[in-house]
Amino acid sequence: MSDAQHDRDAPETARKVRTMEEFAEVSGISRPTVSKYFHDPDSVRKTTRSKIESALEQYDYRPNIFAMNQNRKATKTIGIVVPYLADPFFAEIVRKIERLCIEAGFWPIVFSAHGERSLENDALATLQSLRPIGALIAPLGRSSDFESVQQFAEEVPTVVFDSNVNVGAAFVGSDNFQSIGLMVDYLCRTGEPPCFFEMPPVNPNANKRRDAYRQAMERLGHQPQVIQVEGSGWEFERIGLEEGMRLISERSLPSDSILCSNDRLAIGLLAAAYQKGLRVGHGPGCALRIAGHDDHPWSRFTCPPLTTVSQDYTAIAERSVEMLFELIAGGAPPARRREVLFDGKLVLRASA
Amino acid sequence: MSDAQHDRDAPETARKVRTMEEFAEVSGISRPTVSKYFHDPDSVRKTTRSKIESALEQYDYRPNIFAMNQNRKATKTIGIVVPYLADPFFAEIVRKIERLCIEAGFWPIVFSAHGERSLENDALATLQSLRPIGALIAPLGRSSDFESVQQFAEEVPTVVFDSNVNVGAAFVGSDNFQSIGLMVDYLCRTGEPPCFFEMPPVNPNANKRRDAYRQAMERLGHQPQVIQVEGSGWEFERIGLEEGMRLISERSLPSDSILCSNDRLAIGLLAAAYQKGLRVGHGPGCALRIAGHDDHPWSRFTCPPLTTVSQDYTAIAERSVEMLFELIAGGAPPARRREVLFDGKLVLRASA
DNA sequence: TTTCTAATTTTACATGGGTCAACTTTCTGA
DNA sequence: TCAGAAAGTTGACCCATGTAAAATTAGAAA
Repeated sequence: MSDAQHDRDAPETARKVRTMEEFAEVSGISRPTVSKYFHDPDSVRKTTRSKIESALEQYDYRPNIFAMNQNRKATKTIGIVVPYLADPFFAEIVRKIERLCIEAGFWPIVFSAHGERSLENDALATLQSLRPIGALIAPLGRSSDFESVQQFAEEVPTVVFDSNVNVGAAFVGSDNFQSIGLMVDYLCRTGEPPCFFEMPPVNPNANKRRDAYRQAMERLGHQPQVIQVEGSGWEFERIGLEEGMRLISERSLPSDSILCSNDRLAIGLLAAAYQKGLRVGHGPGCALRIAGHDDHPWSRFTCPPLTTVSQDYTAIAERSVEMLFELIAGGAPPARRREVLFDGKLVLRASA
Repeated sequence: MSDAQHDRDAPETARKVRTMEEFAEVSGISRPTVSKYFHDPDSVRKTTRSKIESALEQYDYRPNIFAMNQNRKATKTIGIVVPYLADPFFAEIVRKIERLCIEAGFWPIVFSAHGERSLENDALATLQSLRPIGALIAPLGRSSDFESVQQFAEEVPTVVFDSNVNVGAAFVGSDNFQSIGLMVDYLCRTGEPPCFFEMPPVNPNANKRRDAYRQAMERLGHQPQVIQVEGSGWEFERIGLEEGMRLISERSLPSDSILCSNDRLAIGLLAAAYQKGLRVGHGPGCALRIAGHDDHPWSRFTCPPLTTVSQDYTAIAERSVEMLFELIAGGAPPARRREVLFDGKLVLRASA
């Protein structure tokens, strides 16, 4: 008793608290209750909670993550897998997702496939052995190992975003048909109907965008013209630049309005136009109009600033996380796969 | 015996192997030896190894990560902490570091502070409770909670890169004095001596670069002129654009040659110049020369392409990892803190 | 073969909490 | 003031693997 009293008055701050057992002792609470507290601070009585929290300030104890997860039926881990973290679209969206997970008391952990199938597989395997309570994944798409992704999604509650492979309990992404339609409309109304500039598709979005372009052009009574340049990998800007230089030199662009499959390709093409001395924009004296898709973080800093159609990053991140939480809370996956598509918004800047 | 024989001939592939115990049984090896195998496949006899590996093919068992780390003195985890993962410099360097760690049989795990002190602290705390065998961290710098970083580095073998706060067993980064000197030399030799464009420094690099600029200018007998614009956060391009627009409007740039503290600021400034109708470059008819620092992945796609000085991403990544491995192997940290600085190389493009 | 050594097996205990059941204490509200 | 409910305590067992010591065995050299 007097010992306890003494401890409260002059805590031995030097003493290191390593285990929950020890921490329970110094805070005067039993270990199971302390365990309960760390699982959910609201599940214990207020007085108990404050006792624990004041002890926490003095001893800065943190439960051992491995021991915690070892035996829990559901961990607090949420896996996030993206195809390419150096792409600012994914960097941004991951940032938002991470924050939302942390706020909800989960522990997000990020993996990037770095554009490679084998690394995507590794990431999924590693993640799976972490026994996450759920996962948010943006698959590589075309180069994904479909079986691996499928198998993963069967084991862990999964929301797929960005790239819609038919896997997992839900998908959240952009409505490419709407957004491309919007842009094609705009470009046709304000100048020459656009051609479509793309590289070999890396994922379903790329395919959908091309199809959406064709469809929109036909709807408006124009002849679609798709230019598919060569190139692979994730260095889209380089492909846009190099192939753009070639096309301009050869004068083989079928229209002076060019709709690019994505902003990064457009950024490369803008650079090509600049280097070839072609003025880009919608004003008089401009030789080319260039538009993109995504509203990448950089696209407002290009020369000229890029006209594009925005993907709603925030909405995609929030809705994805929301659906994952529903999935986690609901227990069983919903009867049929849900798909949420967000509309894009036209972002008019100087390039088209 | 006959049972074992039977198993070898017709393995029950359907049967799920969940624990090492079960796996040891089906592979005909004792559990401790299997454990040893997973710790280091070369530590067991060749015949044993092949037995395990053939069993592995049939049952695809993976040891439970949590249980593995729970009891190991040294985990295989290597923590990577960066200030801002949406910055392509860090995205790239993380990519390289991750790969090197994986190849060496470690398990890299990435955290981003997203530019915020509290998140950096969280990341360090979380990482620490993962008991990593080592860590590679690029601190926020000015907004880092120095004590947290210090305390972290005392507990886990740490190599600091990019931003040199005086913590950890080693530092790997760029020699800002060399690289800025190089650029100032070049700019002075080929045109008007540059002014220096910066924002309030976020880390030691920013300070060193300004000082290096001053020193280089004085060495060459010119008057240094530093323009520090306002702005905070990590949206460097926006700051460069907005403040650039203002400076150009006010005609308050003291020189037509501008050396920016980093490429991202330069990219914003380039956009400002473009929007103000100022031609940037070193040729005739150009009103402004703009140079950056870092050779960011985007800087070759700006209009005009950005003259800059490269940081050797590969060298920094490799050397950091190498030093961490030495640190891990060596046991005790070296007597005195080691610092490795790489030289920058001039990257001449069209902007200056 | 014999012998020696390195590898493996056995056995047993450690790790740091999760979780459960049976009680006991504290709080609430009438 | 007192009953019932809510929360906390105790004690015990579980999880999946690490690790160490002692006993055994396989492989290689002599």
